[in-house]
Amino acid sequence: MKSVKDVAKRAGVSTATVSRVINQSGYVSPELYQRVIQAIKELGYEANPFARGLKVDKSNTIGLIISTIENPFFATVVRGVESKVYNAGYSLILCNTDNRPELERMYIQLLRQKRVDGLIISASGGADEEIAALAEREMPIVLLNRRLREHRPCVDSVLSNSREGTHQAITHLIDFGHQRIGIVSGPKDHLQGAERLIGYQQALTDAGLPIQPELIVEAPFTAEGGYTGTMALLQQQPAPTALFVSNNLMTFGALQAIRELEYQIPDDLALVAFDDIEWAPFMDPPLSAVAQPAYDIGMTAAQRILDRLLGQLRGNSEESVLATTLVIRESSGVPLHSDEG
Amino acid sequence: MKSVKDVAKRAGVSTATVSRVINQSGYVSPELYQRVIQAIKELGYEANPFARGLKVDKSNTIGLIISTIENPFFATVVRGVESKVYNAGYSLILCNTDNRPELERMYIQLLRQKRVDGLIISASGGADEEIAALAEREMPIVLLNRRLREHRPCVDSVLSNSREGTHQAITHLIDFGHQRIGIVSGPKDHLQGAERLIGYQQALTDAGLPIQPELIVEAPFTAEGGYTGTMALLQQQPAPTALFVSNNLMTFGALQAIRELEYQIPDDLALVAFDDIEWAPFMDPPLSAVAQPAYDIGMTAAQRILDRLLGQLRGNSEESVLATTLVIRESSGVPLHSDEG
DNA sequence: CTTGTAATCGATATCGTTGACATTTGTCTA
DNA sequence: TAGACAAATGTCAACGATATCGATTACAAG
Repeated sequence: MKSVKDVAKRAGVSTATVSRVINQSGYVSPELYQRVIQAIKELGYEANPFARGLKVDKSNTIGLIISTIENPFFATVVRGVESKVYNAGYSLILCNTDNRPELERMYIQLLRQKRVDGLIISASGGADEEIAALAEREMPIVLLNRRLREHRPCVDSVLSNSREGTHQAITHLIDFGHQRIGIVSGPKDHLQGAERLIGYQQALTDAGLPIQPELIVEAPFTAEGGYTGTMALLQQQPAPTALFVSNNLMTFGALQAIRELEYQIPDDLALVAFDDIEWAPFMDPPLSAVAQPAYDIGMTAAQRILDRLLGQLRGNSEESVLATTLVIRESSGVPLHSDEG
Repeated sequence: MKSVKDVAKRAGVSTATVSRVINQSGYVSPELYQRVIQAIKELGYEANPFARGLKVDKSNTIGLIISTIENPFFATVVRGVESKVYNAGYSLILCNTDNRPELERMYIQLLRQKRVDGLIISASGGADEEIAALAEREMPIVLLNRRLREHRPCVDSVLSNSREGTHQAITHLIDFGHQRIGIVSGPKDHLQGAERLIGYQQALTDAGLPIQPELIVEAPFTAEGGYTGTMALLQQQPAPTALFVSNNLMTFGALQAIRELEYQIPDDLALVAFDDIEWAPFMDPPLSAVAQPAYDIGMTAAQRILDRLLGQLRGNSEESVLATTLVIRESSGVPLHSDEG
């Protein structure tokens, strides 16, 4: 491997000059500049990131901790982050927690040791002390679809507007004549779970409909959660005529339950899900869904980190709230007759 | 930040002893060992990866270059790699090429500069010289679902058995009485594309059926490819009674085309796709598919790298071929009457 | 003709770890 | 008891890049 020394010798200058050329720092005459560039090319020199890191204590790397890459939402977020990050000359270390808080903590530690320059994390909430500790050290952090209980400088959030998205979806169902609308809600101690539930409630209230507690079921954001939640909702009398499911994993379970109970969508039950997926148009029936701007979420999260790193952004916690889109397909059915109850 | 020097001072030993303790190398008495451990704990010391890397020229990092993480197959592969890699004390740098060979080349360069210890890559074939160059430097490389034209030491392959998988799928359709079976094939210069086509042909031959060129359409592994390929197949006279689609992205397009032509699956057309996805059971109708062992592919790829790094494996190119699974749902229909043709 | 300032470049210390080598002490064998 | 050898520890020079500092020159302002 070639080093600055080799380049310096070849170009007939000092290592300092070589460094200046590489980093575009300090003064260097056009002539020497050219000689150095030439030498670098001839030798095929490439800077050693270890030596550089040792000196400047930066890795040009950002860490990304994701709960599950297999969730298409996060897969797209990752792609957004990836694209932005590499374009800015950084690279990306990926960690997958499978929603296990202890793994999350472990990864945070690990990434700190690895000296990542910034951290993007879809946090479970079980590692807030670790996150706070990192923020203390002035490491830029972005939380995906969450915020810290107590705001801290250096810790930003990028969220999609779940409340508004759900509000739209429920309003859509109300417009179609539904009055008994069930919701399989996420955990209410989860920000997005809570927000979606609020959106649901507000939509009902705004339409002058009562909030009926028996139509609200709380469940974890998993297929199992969706299954048991849907089962609970559909087996009551009278059953809801429409159903809102709060995330894509839950939707699996919901569809399973609906199938087992032999409901026909949308004839017996209208369905709208949170999270759109590429396959939704081909499902049975094509699924109406609230789409999160996953790619944008990834991009803006990365941008936040970069802004902090370049000093464009400093100080207090910032929050970006991105709009969702309601995609209406067939599962939400058609307007009901007015005698429907 | 604390350094070995601080630890050494605190424990009353030399830095060399500290290093020996950390790396479990050389001799060190139980007593000093304990003192050092204690000092490390008290100071919260963490080794500096830059300094270490500078000295030993290892990053404890492996690179993963993926064509599209949004493809659920690759998402699962990534998870498999991730899990194995971190368990072995390495971390993972992720790159996403979006199938652009120039990006792929760029990333290979970048990861070399970053001094990754190994590389796993779902290669397009457009960067084989770069890969060969890396192999020359004895960097362990694993190719996903591909192999190099000319084998090289250090470059292993992990593949799923596409030929056999397709053979099973086609045989399944033949067993159900189909004789005119169309295939939307991938590019035949792509290993998996070619293998799947061979599996198709062998299955026909093994069943004593003729290979009819007009039932074979070659297309890129994309939704568009699936769409145009399916269109071409279904618009000929007589149309095939069954269709095999060679990957999951293509299946989108195929379903789109089938819908537009108003074919009913499986009544008018039986369908089997390559690549199973989590959503398949909920599609219209539930999709029969050949499932690749994506997680296993990721795990074994990572294991190959680790074996090479630990010196367990050396020398020539090795190949792991993993079995696929045919998952029969509804889209492949039911056995036809014998007068069907 | 000073003198101040910007431009240009090199020598060198430094970052934190490790490994080669040196040193010391203790133990065991011939 | 000498010598050999193993165990245990320390010294110190790398690894490669960069930033600080100092030195030198050029040039413009006074």
